[in-house]
Amino acid sequence: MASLQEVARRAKVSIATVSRVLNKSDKVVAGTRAAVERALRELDYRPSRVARRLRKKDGRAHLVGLIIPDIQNPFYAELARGMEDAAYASEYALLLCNSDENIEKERFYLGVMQAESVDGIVLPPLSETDAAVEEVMATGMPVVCVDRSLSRARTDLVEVDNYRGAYEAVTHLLDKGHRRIGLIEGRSQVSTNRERRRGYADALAAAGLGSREELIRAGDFRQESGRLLAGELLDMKRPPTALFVLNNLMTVGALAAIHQRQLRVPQDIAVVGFDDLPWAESLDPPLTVVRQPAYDVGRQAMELLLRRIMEAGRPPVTVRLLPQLIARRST
Amino acid sequence: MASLQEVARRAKVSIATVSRVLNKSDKVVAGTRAAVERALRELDYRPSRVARRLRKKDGRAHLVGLIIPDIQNPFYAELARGMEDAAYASEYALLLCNSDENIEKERFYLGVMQAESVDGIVLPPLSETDAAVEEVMATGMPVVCVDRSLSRARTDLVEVDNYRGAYEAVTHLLDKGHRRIGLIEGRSQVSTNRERRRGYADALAAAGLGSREELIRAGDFRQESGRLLAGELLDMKRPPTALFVLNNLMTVGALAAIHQRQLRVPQDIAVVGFDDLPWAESLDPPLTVVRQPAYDVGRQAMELLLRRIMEAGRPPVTVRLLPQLIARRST
DNA sequence: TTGTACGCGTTATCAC
DNA sequence: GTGATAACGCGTACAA
Repeated sequence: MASLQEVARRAKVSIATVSRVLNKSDKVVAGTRAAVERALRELDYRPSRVARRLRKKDGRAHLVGLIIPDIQNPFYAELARGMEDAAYASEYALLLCNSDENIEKERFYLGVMQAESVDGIVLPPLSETDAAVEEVMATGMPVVCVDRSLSRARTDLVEVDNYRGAYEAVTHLLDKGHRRIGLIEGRSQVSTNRERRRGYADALAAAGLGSREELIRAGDFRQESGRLLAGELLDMKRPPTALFVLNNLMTVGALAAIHQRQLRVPQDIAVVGFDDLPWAESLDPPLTVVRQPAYDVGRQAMELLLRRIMEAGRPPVTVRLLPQLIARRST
Repeated sequence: MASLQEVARRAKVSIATVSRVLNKSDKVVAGTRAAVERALRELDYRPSRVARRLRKKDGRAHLVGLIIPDIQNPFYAELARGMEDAAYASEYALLLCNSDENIEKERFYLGVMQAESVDGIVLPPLSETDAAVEEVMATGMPVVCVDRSLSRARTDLVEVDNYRGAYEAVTHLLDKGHRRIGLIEGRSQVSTNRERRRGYADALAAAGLGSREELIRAGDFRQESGRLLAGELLDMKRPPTALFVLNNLMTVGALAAIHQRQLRVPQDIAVVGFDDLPWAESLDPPLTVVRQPAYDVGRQAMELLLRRIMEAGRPPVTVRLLPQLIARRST
């Protein structure tokens, strides 16, 4: 790898001049510029991002961090994809990490990102009071939250109207005549989960129904917990006639529990899941879902982050995107 | 962020001593060591990975790059997850990028990785003669190939026995009585695709059948091309009675084309796909697939890379993992 | 317009 | 044992 030194030697100028040519500083006469550019080309010079980052404190590392719970979750994969595309468009690279909803892993990766001097970080906080994230923010690191919010700290935030999505899903179920609607929720520390649950409760209340604790089960957003909890609900003496499941993986798990019991959907049990899946159309039956615009969430979060990197003082904004109920054949 | 300087000042020693304490060099007496450690703690010192990387040429960046075609493809998501877990176990971070099967994007990201001085790179090459990758290897950068191989260059490689997987899938179809077996393949420049196609042809030949060109369609590994090409095959005057689809996304697409035409699976048309899906069980019908151990591919590739980083001279090895035919109800 | 020299935070090589 | 000090590759004030 050729360094500035070598280029300068070859072009018979100083490293400062080479640097000026590279940084488009116009204080260099055409002749020398040409010579430098030739040397640059001949040696196939590529600046070291590492050295550059060490020198400049302000944000031009062209590197941003993303911490997500699980890249195998299609929702986060789509979100990451949106981030990636937006980052690539601005020639930023992405340091991507899985937190696994695990505070230790999150802490480790936040440390790595600080030590790497990334320009900024995007993440869905693990809980509304995520101390690790707040500490990082205290150092002045630009942080944008996606999907989930923080209660104490004010950050840029791109979220989906979870309350409304849930409200519409449950209303849809009520319209179909269901009165006993089971709920499978995830971790109650996360803001999205609570919003969705609130939408569920309010939709029931608006129909003159109370939410009944025995129809509610709390899991951890994973497929296996969806399977287990749906099983519990289905095996009740008086099972619900419909299931509302608060994320994609748990919905797939619930479907497995249903198939295992040879139940028909939607005749025996109707199902609505939060989050769409690329193959929801080909599931048995095609699944009714609340679709979140995950790609756009990611894209806009990245754009917000890049703007904040340029303009640190700007007051934080919240972008709220709309989810969409897609009625297929499971309801 | 506290630097070595500040720690040294606080502990009333030189930066060299602090550095020795950090790097577990035992040439430091207990008393000073304690003082330094206290200063370290009080200032919450964290070394700058950037400065460290600039100084040390040999592999302790604790950063590796991964370039994959598409993080939204469950196969690559699982592979990335395996890599991530193995990397995390050794406290390495991952620079993750999507190439989109696009040589320009791959080239851009390879450049970023070199400029970041990553310790090594893992990727499935875009083609068997991927010049961009070969150039990077020429600089001495450790490279491990996954999934796909390179024809000219010798690298560590973790792959799956694609030939055998395809052979078994087609044999399974033959056993079920099928004689007209359609093939939907991907890009023929990639080694895995060619191996799978060879397995298809050989299995047919072993049964005394030739592979018939009119039953073969070439796509690009994407869902949409699976849908289109399956449509073409299904709309033939004399359509095939079974479909073998060479990757997961195209299989989902093919399923959509089948459902759109109201055909029954497997009565009207049987389907086997390459690559398992976490929800294959819940598809309509549960899908018969050739399962690749993607997580293990990723994990082993990362382990190979980390070993190569430590021991550059080691002769390249090839690890070949076995795929597994999982017969569900689509055949 | 161009060159010299310093600093960014480390690691490593010398002296002492 | 410990402390100066020279790199690493780059950007930039300042001098020429």
